[in-house]
Amino acid sequence: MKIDPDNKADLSAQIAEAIRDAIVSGQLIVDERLPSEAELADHFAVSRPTVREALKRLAAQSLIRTQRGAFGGAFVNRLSYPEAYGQQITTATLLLSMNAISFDVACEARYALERACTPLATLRRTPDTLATMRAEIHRQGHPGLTDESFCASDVAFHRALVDSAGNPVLSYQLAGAVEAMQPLMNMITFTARSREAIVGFHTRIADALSSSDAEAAQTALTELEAYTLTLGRDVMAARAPK
Amino acid sequence: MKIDPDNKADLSAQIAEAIRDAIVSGQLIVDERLPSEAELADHFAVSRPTVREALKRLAAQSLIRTQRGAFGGAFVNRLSYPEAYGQQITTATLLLSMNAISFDVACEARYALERACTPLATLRRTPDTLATMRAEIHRQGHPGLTDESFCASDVAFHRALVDSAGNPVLSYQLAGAVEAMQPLMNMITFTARSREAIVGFHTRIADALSSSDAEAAQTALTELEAYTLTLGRDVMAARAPK
DNA sequence: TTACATTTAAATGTCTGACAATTTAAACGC
DNA sequence: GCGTTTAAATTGTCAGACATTTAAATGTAA
Repeated sequence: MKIDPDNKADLSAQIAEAIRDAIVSGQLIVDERLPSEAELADHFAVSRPTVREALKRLAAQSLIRTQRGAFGGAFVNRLSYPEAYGQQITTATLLLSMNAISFDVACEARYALERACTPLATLRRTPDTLATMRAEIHRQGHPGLTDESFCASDVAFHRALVDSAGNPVLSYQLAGAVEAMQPLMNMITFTARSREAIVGFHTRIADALSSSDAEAAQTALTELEAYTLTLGRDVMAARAPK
Repeated sequence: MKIDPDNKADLSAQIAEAIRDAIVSGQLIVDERLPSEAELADHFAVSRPTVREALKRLAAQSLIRTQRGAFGGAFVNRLSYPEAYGQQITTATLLLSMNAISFDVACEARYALERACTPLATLRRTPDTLATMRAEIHRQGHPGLTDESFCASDVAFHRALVDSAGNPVLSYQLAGAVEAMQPLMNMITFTARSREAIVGFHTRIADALSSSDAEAAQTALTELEAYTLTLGRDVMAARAPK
């Protein structure tokens, strides 16, 4: 069931992989209890610290959870949407920050994905998601808002747009793309004029969703993308020349 | 720089979080060497096994890599696209398999995301990606292909389609969506007739990309989605009635 | 002087054994 | 029968030791 050849990789990595395979292949099902650390150590013929390192690796990926005490132990964890969101966001954020992704590329990806949602969103938008979008638009019009708060509200607006599509898999996928952009967006200084323009686009998008006009929503999103791109390029241009 | 309050969570989890925060906030930059395990243990006032568990957690997320020997240690890892792909795929696969995502929802998300790529793909498709798509189409026509191989070729075709968009962030995002569908697709039995139909759709998509006809590509994708949906529903209907 | 072999030191990987903390189930007493 | 106590099982943490690996420092010979 779980064996362990004598290759040269870390034992804890090998053991973690063996258990991970057992989980993804369905040999271990959700909420099933793994053998105790002592039993695993015996099974794999290693020491308990080595087993523990393997289990911590799995815990870091939310594949298992541990419980102390009698009849405690490590249990196969049901990967919930919030956990998956979280991993998705941290991975996407690191990928962008560590690989010198240009503003243009990130922006293009984000809006392409959002446009993928709009046809569904026009069909399925609920009063709830529309209200969220309207509320964020209203907040964005407040003059005293810091740039960072404006950005956060922008993210909230776009997440509501994505959630409007009513498809949890899409929401999960796009959470990373939208949130990972935030550090890049935070570098932008939003003038009163640019804020006004963005609020205008947001209003058009919300109106289009209200009236189930998919084409208008697409157009507004595309124009917002172009506008965001000019804002970003201005920032990059101002930072680059040294 | 990294402190540690006296709350009740696992020490190794707290330490891992402290180091992770230092990485994402930029205090620790790519390829920078972390203090040795002994130094970290001293700094956080814990034992070395506890530090090691924390480091293994970070290693499981590809945030650090370790190197043995003198002048070895733990280094901040540049999260590469392949690593990010891998995490994305395992997370998406688990999310789908553990949360009873219906075939319909997964299928809808996948094709919505692929449609997001087509406008860009018609602009940027290269001879290389087109050749890959044609090659996979040709393979799919081979009669001796097992269902599983047919599925794998299907995934390869769609990955080539996504890669045609020439946006690494999009490719990364969609890798999970496309690959995670594979276990669901593997449950489908592809008859000669359904294979012929799918090859027809694929050919239309490749042709549309060749001639830079975005609208035709979108239409073909939408029809392929509808067709895949009927195939999937037949399988589900055949499995459900007990 | 240069090239190669050897030594050495620093670091991670692993083991052993122990104790602390926590939690549940069973035993006990009323 | 019910509340309390005890016991057992399990994870969390620690200390110290040894093995292994790696690269720099050192020594040696051509």
